Amino acid sequence: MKRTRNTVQRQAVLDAIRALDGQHPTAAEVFEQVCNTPSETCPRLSLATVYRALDTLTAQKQIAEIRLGTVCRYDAGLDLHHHIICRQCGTVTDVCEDALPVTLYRKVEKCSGYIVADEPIQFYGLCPKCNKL
Amino acid sequence: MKRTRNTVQRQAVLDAIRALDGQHPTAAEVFEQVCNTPSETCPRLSLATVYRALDTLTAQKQIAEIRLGTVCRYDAGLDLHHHIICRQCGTVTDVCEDALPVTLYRKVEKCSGYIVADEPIQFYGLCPKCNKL
DNA sequence: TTCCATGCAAACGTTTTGCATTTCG
DNA sequence: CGAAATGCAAAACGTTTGCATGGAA
Repeated sequence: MKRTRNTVQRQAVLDAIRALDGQHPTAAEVFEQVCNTPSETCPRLSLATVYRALDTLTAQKQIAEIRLGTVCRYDAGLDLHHHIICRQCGTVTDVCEDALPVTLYRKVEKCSGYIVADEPIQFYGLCPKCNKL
Repeated sequence: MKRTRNTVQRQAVLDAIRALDGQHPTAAEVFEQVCNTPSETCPRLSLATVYRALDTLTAQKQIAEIRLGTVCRYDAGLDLHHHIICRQCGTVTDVCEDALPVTLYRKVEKCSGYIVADEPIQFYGLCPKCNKL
């Protein structure tokens, strides 16, 4: 693990993700959140810095990355849980983990040849809001 | 459903996806496949046309779209099955459906409030090839 | 003093769009 | 003929990178 330095920018990014807990923000949303906090700690923050901070924090396991193909969202929750993504609006919602049989991973590993350990599962569906439209 | 016309380009795209069955090609890979077929039916095919053909075929349910965030891959198989995606190389592999308890969808629907009917599940893991590296 | 981190701008890969032209029905 | 589809180029989008500068340890 490479040694890192503490910076106001990275701390602000971490704070922002925690402030947005449960919302699984994108990099752009984290950027917005930092810029809109009253205490202007990062007057000149750049999006590139946000991306780099997110990478570092993920590598340090201080946050979790939710990969949606090439697009990423981020999660302040570090316990293993799963996600369901709305096909329509892209919202990511946590799935309570007790809904999933423990043996499922082993079954999937056996029939795919992949190693699935500790990787969150992604469900797709229609969120309540989009379902009403 | 909007009425569509038959064109050599769209047919070539459909043929290409079927030829690549099991490989879950991207739009670019479909494009390559069409351009490299011996029978040069589409001398001047453009990527934009491939994207439009893929959209149309998906709307007609002649193929299935595998959404990976903003990136898409396409599937000639129309039966309900799930996918596992390699964290490392992005390869998409089918998961045999009998590995998944039927009640799982109902459980996930209940605890998330989403409608999950007929939506493929995405697992993430390490594929056998990347696991050996 | 070192070298990691930053800001900026430019580059990147994938997908979408505008528009004139072609072609199916 | 009219509507849909095409090819091309440019734009859009999220993300990454090169580089000179700044700042933590």
